[in-house]
Amino acid sequence: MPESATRRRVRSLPPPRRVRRPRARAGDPGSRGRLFAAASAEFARHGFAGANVDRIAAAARVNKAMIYYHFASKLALYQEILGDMFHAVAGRVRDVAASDALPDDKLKRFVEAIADEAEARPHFPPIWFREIAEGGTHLSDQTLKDVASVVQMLVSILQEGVRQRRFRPVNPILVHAGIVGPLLLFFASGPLRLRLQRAGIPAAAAVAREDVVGYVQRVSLGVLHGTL
Amino acid sequence: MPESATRRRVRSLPPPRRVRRPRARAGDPGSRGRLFAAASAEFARHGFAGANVDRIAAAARVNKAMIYYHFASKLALYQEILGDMFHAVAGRVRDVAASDALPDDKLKRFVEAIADEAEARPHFPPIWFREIAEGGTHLSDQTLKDVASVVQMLVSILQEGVRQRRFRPVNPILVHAGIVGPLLLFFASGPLRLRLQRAGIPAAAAVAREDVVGYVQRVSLGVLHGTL
DNA sequence: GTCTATAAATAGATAGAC
DNA sequence: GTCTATCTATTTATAGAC
Repeated sequence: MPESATRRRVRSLPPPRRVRRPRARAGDPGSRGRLFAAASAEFARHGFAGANVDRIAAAARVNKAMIYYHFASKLALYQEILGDMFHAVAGRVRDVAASDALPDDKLKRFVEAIADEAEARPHFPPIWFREIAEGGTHLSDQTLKDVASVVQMLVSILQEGVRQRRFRPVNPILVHAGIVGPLLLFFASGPLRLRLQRAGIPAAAAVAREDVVGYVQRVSLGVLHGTL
Repeated sequence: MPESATRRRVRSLPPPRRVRRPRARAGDPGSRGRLFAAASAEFARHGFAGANVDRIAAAARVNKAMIYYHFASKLALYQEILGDMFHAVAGRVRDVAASDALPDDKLKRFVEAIADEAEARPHFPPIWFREIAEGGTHLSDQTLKDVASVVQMLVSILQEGVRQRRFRPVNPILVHAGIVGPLLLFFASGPLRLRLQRAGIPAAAAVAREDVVGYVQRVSLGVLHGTL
């Protein structure tokens, strides 16, 4: 099993993080950046186990050995991608929660932040879906904290709304599922919806980002306001 | 690449479906049934590419060669599991849509049908998540039709509601995402929510099925009634 | 229907030259 | 930083005896 051998290696060796990387000119991602991008696409399409390092190298137009020059292993590469994603999402969400907007507005922006990140990194939703399916097996401790912080920020937005008597108390996990579930499903299901459209569902692929964002915002605020 | 070799074989050979299988006594699933169950768990946990036929055989307590006695290939086994899942869901949903209940009630039962199936087959949500992430690559034509029919049944329920002036016209894809997204996320995220709970989110794992079903029902009907 | 043994192919990872 | 060549382990799948 190559994966367990990989893990062993990751545990025993500290990651050789270079503080300043060569070739960091703007416009030229360099081999490391190209590998990172190519690997994101590969992991999204095939999952961690199904991803192939040869394909990653080919797509990045670099030699396979470069993967192991820049990253400790296939797993380390994957984990760096996961970490990058959730660090970005957690940062965005933290900013929203820390702003001085009203709870209603914060919730709307929370929804937009998730949608923005999902759109900016098209590989995020499929990868996140798979990671959920796998119980978050590949999440490092730090990344798990970032994931938790996203939920935690939503909790504090809801609490603030309740304190200000603008929100009714609703289980945050439900609100979270009501927001993240539809958003991820929408952004991850593009290719499948296209196939469904061809299979006889007329409007399956004809939904815009704003429709989904608006739907989720209306629905969540409706529940929190007690309109439902 | 073992997968492409597998596909070639599946295309060239017609599936050897036995009309009456030996050992179909109640209570004894037989080697075929045990393999089916073990494979479902394995595919849910590791995905198609990550699934291992040796582990499947071991979990089913049968010899590995039995997999290839009962099924044409790893892919064929996976596709049979996919087909079984969606055939069951499509059947349930079709019954709901064909009943003479009011549109409101049909929608509630639609939500319950999805939740029932997700609960009855715990491996369904993770497998479905992965299949979505992969664009439905492994879905056979027949199974794709079953998937489409689930959406189609929801469309007809919504149309009926509009005709009876009980529902406002809302994009069915949005309603579908608003129902299936949260439900699948909830049922697929059990293990991850447990980890989040340990990582400091108190109530992450403490949500009951009825909470989610009720939440989704309220929210969807709220949108359709125009209360939002 | 079930088992042993093994073929055949692939994948992750590394050594070492440049 | 980059490349060639290769090692090693694993994996799907099958042949063939019982």
